[in-house]
Amino acid sequence: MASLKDVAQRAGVSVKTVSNVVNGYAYVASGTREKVELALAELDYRPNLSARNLRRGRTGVIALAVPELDAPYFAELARSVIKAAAERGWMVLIDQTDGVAARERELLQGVREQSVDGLIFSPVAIGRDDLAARTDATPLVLLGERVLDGPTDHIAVDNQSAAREMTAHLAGLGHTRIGAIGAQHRPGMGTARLRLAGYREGLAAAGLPYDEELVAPTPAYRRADGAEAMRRLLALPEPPRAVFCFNDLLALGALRTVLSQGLRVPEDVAVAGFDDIEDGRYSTPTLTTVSPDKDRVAKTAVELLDTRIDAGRRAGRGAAACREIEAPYRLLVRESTVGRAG
Amino acid sequence: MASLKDVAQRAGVSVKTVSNVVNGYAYVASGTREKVELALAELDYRPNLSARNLRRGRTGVIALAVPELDAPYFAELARSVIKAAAERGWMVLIDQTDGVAARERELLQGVREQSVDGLIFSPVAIGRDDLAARTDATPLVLLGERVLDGPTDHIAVDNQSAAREMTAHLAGLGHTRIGAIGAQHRPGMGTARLRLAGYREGLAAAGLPYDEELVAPTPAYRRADGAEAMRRLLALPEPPRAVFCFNDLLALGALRTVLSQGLRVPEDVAVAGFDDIEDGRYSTPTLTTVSPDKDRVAKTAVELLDTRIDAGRRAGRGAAACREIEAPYRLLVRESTVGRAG
DNA sequence: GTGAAAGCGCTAACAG
DNA sequence: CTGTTAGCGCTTTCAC
Repeated sequence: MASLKDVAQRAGVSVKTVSNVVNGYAYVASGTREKVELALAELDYRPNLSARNLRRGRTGVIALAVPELDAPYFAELARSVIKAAAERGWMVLIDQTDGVAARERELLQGVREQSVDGLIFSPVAIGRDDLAARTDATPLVLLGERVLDGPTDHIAVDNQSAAREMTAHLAGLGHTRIGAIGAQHRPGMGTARLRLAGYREGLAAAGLPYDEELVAPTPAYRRADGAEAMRRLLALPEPPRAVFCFNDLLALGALRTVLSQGLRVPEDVAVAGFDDIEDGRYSTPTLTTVSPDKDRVAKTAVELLDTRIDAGRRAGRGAAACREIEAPYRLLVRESTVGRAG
Repeated sequence: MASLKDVAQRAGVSVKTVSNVVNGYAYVASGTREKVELALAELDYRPNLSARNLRRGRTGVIALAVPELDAPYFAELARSVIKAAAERGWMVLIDQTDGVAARERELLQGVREQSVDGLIFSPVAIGRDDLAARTDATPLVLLGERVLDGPTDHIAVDNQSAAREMTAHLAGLGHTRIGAIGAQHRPGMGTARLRLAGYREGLAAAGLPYDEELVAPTPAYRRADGAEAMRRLLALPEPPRAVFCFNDLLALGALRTVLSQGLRVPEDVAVAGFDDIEDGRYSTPTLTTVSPDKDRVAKTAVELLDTRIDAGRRAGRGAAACREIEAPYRLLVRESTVGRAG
């Protein structure tokens, strides 16, 4: 593998000149440039990134940390993040936390500090205090969880208002017994808390009582959890006629339970989700859901990180103010709440 | 950020000694070791990975290149690969090719050479010649595509025999008009070719004629493509009563089309897929499919890469023989071909 | 057992 | 415009 020195020797110039050409420095005599470019090509020169990184103090890599890549929401998000990062010349390293608090904490404490220039992180198990106790100085952008007063950039949809709107949609269809699937008892999980709060607001706005019996907590957010929770709700003496699931996977699991019991959706039970994953656009019936603008979230996250990395490089430290950005969302009404007609 | 030198100064020893301690070198006097460990802790020392990488000539990172991360099969695979890699102390960088030949070729030509120690690659658009023309020496493991005589490690299920078995399953149910969705005209895509070959073998074994009319090519392998292809098949004068889709996403799309035309699955049309993605376990009806052992594929891929990287480090070059490994698969018969009873 | 010193390949002052 | 040179932080002979 040819080094700068080899190329310099071959072209009969100094290392610096080769470096200048490689890095597109403007003031190089065109004759010299040609010579160098020839040598570069002949030797098939490729810069040693470890050396460059060592010298420049950067890595060209950002990390994306999510609970699990095989949850469609995160897969879709990761796709967009990788794309947005590539457009800015970054490579993306993926970390999976499995929603385990210890692993999430490790990230905050800098396991990746030496390997990446920045971190985009979608936490589920940690809280505000963990964030405050952070020692690592790597630029960080949080996704999805609104950590108030947090000293951190973050971007998310307004979970609470989206949940409220969805509940209002169900109430608007005439439903009076509206269940919820996906409440979480464990700490952290701000998202679940916000969606639950929105659900309660939506009920209140429609003049409906909040009935704890209709709220099914789940251990996680996978299809199996939704299926199981729905079984519990259907076993009630007076089951709900509509359910708002806190994500689409739960909703798809719930859907499966309802249908496999010989009931119809939405005629017997209406089902709504959250995330707008592609599955829900092809399920039968198609799934009513909240659609966050994932491309926007991803793009903004990368931009925020870019800005912050730049700031860190420029100023000494802690310069740029933290930005909290709200991503847009839409309510997508599909068959699972209004049937074929709608 | 503290460097080895800082730690050495503080502990009153040489840089070498600190390095010895950090790297777990055995012959260090216990008193010295304690002093050093104290200094290490006090300064919160963390090795600079760029420097270490430069010196050691490795990065601790492997790349996983897939067409798109939001296709559930690849998301599930990526999850397993990242997990297996983490167990061996590797970080994983993800590249998305979108199935674009130029991007796939770039990878083969070493865009990531300087950034990773090895590459696990699931190609769709390139062929044997591209592989042969490879200049980059980075250890490589191919996934899913059987490139005969290729000078490359690879791991895959036996696509052809799996496809044959699935077709036999459909024929065994008494179907005589069995369609196929997902044939590909473009070069590369060995997987599609193999599955198509298996389908033909399955028909032949059942004494059924091969009818080109029943084979629907698709531009890609997403739900929308399956839905569209199914519409074409259903529009035939004599539509198939069973279809084998070359992956689960196509099958889910096809399912949607069939159901939305008021037909029943499997009574009117039986539908089978390939990949065993989680969606198919919760769709209504649940999806009959070929289930490759993805964990096994991922784990083996990482092992193969590990071995090859080691070999490259040890021997000068081209030492270890190439290994072609066949991953196990199972036929999962579910509702979409045999109904509730099965 | 430990230290001194060279050098991985690159960039960036600083000269000229 | 181009060359010389000093490190970035680490590992690793080679002495002692």
